[in-house]
Amino acid sequence: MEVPELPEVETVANGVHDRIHGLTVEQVWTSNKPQTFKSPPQEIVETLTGARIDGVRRVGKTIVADLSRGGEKAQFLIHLGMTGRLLVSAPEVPHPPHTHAILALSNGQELRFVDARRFGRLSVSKESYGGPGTEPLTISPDAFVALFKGRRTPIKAALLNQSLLHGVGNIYADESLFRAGIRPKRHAGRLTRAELLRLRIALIEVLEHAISLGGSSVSDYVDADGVRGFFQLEHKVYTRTGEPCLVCATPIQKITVGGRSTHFCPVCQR
DNA sequence: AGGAACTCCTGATGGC
DNA sequence: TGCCATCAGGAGTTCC
Repeated sequence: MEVPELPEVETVANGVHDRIHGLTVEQVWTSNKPQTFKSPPQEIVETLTGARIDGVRRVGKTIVADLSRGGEKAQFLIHLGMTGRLLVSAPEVPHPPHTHAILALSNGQELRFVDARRFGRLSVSKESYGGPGTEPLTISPDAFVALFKGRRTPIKAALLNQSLLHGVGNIYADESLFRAGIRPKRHAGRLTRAELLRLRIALIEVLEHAISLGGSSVSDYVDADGVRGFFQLEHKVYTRTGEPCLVCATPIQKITVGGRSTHFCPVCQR
């Protein structure tokens, strides 16, 4: 799987929701890797144990499990980082390497968090989690334009800034900039209103397209044996360095912007 | 306070 | 074949 961004996280959240909503957490195990746990592991165990999972959804790149226990509400927050996976498995299925949390559920199955690279994070919250920024899929045109006003940072870096829009990562930043015809290094605050409106539409279209591809594979995503497969959006620029642009055949260039590999067409993007 | 650099991690990859 | 260096990247931290 690609590094999980908004569409992938939404697909995982929906798949996990279908499998575990309405179930109760009976027992919780956590690994001893401190970096994985944003809340103290003991607090995670105490909050989850005995709680009913009312539903699972996405906020930004974070998976939110809404919990209730004796009238008390709480949330279990899962950020997949780069390599995090959520698996719903039968207990007899061997634990994959790098398993960091296991929730034993009231239907006898287990929800497992597996993360090789440990950029993922688990936490619990009693406050309602709203995410660091604004949802790109529902932001109004005026609000979108206002986000970038006065910003001297490259538009690519601004797209990756989760406190502005949350959910956009490296792939969809590059892909949306290509579709909008905007160079990644352009200063965010210097883009015209028309360019920003184009970017908003391009971003929404590319995210929704990826979600629709994921939607068709939701039922296969979380499996007793783990991940069976995942959708692959056809990239127009991402990781296509040196290959011909699909519009004008100019070789796709790769540069670094905001510390991240960035791919663009020097002719189609201005 | 905004912006950029640095850091955490390990699997995959490529060179020799 | 095997070893080692390099790369990938989300987001928290630190520094200017």
